[in-house]
Amino acid sequence: MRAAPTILHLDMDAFYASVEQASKPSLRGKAVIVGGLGPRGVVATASYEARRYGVHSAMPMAQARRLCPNGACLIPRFSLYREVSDTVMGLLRELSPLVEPLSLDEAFVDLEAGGVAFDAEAARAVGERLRADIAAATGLSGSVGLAGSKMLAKVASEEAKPAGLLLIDVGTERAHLAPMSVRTLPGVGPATGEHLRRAGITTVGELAAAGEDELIRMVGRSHGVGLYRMALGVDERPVVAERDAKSVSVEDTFDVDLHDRVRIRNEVQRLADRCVERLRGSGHSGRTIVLKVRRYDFSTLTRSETLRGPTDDPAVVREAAARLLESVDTTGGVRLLGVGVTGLADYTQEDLFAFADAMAARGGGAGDEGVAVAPGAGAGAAAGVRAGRMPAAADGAQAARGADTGPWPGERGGPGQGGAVAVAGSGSGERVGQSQEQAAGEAVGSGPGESGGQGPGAQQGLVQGQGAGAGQREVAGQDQIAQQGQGQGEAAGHGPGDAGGVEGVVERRWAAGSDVRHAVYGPGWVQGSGVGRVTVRFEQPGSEPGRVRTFLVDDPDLEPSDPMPLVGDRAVGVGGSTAPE
DNA sequence: TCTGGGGTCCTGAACCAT
DNA sequence: TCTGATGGTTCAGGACCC
Repeated sequence: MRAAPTILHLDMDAFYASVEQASKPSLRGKAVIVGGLGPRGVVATASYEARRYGVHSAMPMAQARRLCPNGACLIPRFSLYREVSDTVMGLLRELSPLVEPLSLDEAFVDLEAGGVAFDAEAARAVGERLRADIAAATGLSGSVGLAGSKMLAKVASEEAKPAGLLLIDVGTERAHLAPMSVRTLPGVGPATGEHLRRAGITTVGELAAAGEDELIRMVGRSHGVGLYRMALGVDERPVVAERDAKSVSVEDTFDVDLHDRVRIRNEVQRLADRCVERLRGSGHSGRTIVLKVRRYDFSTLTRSETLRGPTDDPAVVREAAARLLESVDTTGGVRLLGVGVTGLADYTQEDLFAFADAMAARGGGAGDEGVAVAPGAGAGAAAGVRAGRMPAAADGAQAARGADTGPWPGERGGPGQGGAVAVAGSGSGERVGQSQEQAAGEAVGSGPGESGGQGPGAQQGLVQGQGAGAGQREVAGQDQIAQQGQGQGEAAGHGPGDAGGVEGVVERRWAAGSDVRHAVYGPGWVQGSGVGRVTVRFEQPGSEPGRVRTFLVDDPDLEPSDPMPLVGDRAVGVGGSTAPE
């Protein structure tokens, strides 16, 4: 525990929903619900307006719609959120080299390490300035917690929500925590909370009073010791700027339970391929293959197999996953399948050495900058190194991801990706990567919904657009999301040879919430679509709420487009109006 | 009309080696 | 040679987080 509250925790307020409100003026002040729109979708984030109706994260979307029938339900646009997140993280890194992102909208910052604050007063000033800078740069609001430890800083930011700042003075931690619910503490979820409640422990104060031995008896050694220390307000964990990934996985929940064993096998193969794609994208190989199956009754089982050595070969992962599937009884139906790889190895290292050697042989300095710039210039060498292990298929994805926003904390992934980018440059398929990443969570489909995108008012149109047609449409969902994120028309792009595909009919589809541009009316976003028509609201960040127009889905003047920056040259005053009240 | 996706960490059982 | 203790690894499942 340090002597001053110089650990800062930033938590953006209702992040996804706030970004949507900032980018869509007509949604400001309205209930916005972001999440999966399929029959089994859940809420990722709800705006504060929607929360007033009882909508919250992890709630089934169907329930959220019942509670808040006028809410605008949108699929997540991760590419945009990531852009905004990068901006925010950039501001944090101006404060300190020790920034520990926890997710797109949350991070710890060690202010002492950055030399910007050594006492409470300075820390508070830094926090206030940060909130203002974030508002100016993104138009969004975030809440700041300041304390002498990570746990307390997080507790503080939670209390400060929305749009506030709370500083917990060093020395007051225990008293501050005592009256709070045990569920406040990280690591105490529904199960542990209930466990403790049955033992008569509901507050942190009671937890501390129970004593370490008692807690160990109740929840096990590791958890018990940790809980007791947290109850006393003791948390010595440092802010860590970089953390290595330990596993990579992909999973899909199906709109309808799968029964057909052949179909299940095909899905596992597809997931294995996607998993390897991600694995390679992160510059890793892995040794243990994990198959996850959630059955019709929601019981979940996993099967794993450890190989002799790490692999990033899709065929190997496919075969292992198929073997694991053989040991699973799927009668009754399967609602979710997942394939993951753990025991990750940093295989980019050998490439790095080989690459450095190649550069040295050419007389190029293999210093930091040389490596970083290498992708183009070093194409030959890099491709040579990689060739054996990286068939072209994955490279497009890697290139896309590399170019996209670089979610892989720069330094380590850099050189490895550089090689991949060089290879990809000669290939095709630049678009795949991002959509695959987004494909998570979209059982959406929102299949050509139903009549009438033209209902009165924004929300209603949205709700209508998505309601219909459960059943047969995981593939459609991916295509929509790919389009939306990338701003390229081609709907047929990458429905990976899949059951129930829509080959042949290339009708353009428009996902609710996605960005478009019309040759005459300019930028806007899709409010709903169905029966061959798409309804677009023409507005952009910083503009007044715009008008709605309806077009044929194949109107040549209408094109998907990239999201507009939230705070651009012309965007003014976005910030003030989007801060959740 | 229940309950996403992508992770991390922990625990306990089984097994094997020393 | 047998037995028990110990420790590492693998595997499965659960809890938790955002």
